[in-house]
Amino acid sequence: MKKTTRRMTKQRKKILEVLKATKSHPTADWIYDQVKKEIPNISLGTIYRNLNVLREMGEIIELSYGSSYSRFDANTENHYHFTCLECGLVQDVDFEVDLDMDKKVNMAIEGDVKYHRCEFFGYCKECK
Amino acid sequence: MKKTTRRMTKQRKKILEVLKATKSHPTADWIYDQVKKEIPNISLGTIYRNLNVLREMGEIIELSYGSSYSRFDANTENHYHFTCLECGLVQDVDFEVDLDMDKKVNMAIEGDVKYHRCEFFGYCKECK
DNA sequence: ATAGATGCAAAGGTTTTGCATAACT
DNA sequence: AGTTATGCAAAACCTTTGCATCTAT
Repeated sequence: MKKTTRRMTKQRKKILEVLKATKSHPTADWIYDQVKKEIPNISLGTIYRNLNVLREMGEIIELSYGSSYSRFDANTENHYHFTCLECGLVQDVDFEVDLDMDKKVNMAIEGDVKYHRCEFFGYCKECK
Repeated sequence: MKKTTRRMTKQRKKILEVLKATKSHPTADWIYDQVKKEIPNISLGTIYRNLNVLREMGEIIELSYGSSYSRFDANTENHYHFTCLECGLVQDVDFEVDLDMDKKVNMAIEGDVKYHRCEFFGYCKECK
């Protein structure tokens, strides 16, 4: 078991800085553009590598389903899902959708909330 | 304004059939493999085209964030997001995370729920 | 008959990776 | 010195698209 020590390079530092300074939940590409203003020759690969490292370090979170491709569902009723962090199994949660939350969020953002999705993560019956 | 009439081809029919017969929330690729058993020369492109059509028809839903690339957030505290269906803006929802839901889901799936994510969708203040 | 769908293959867009070089500690 | 990170470019991966042909209505 080898322990890897993380270095806080100027690239990594700047990426984290940019991310901490915004509330816009940016994409890797947007971060790339921002960081390039100060480190013009940084490469996109470095951005991605660092975003992954920072996530592993627990400094940032990634907003996406674990998997990189879409999943489809013929059950169009709004319902919640549970995804196993170990085996990747996705299962329906037999659980009433809380429509009240939409109203609350509506008030908070002053917009027009249509629906919401909830995804639960953890370990399934078999994997835990 | 031209109205397009959808045809129920054997490919489209089979894809929907496969999707309705499973609870596994499959990927396009998995569906491709299944359908190929009965329509061996079907192409992946047809799978994707039909999944998009079926979604537009409201027959199925797609489980993913609208955008195809990941977004990152330096706020690692669990919190909810609201995404505008019109302009794509993603904003934090200032709203308490309901930890009780984790417990309820825990009982339902008999697993070990670690956390959950909620995403609200609708139209933002500016776009509504 | 004709608009809509398919198969094939090529292209697109996002993310990862191999390799030689550079930079921390 | 030795390990970790970078830049560049190529590759990988998932999804979309152009085009000629076919098919459902």
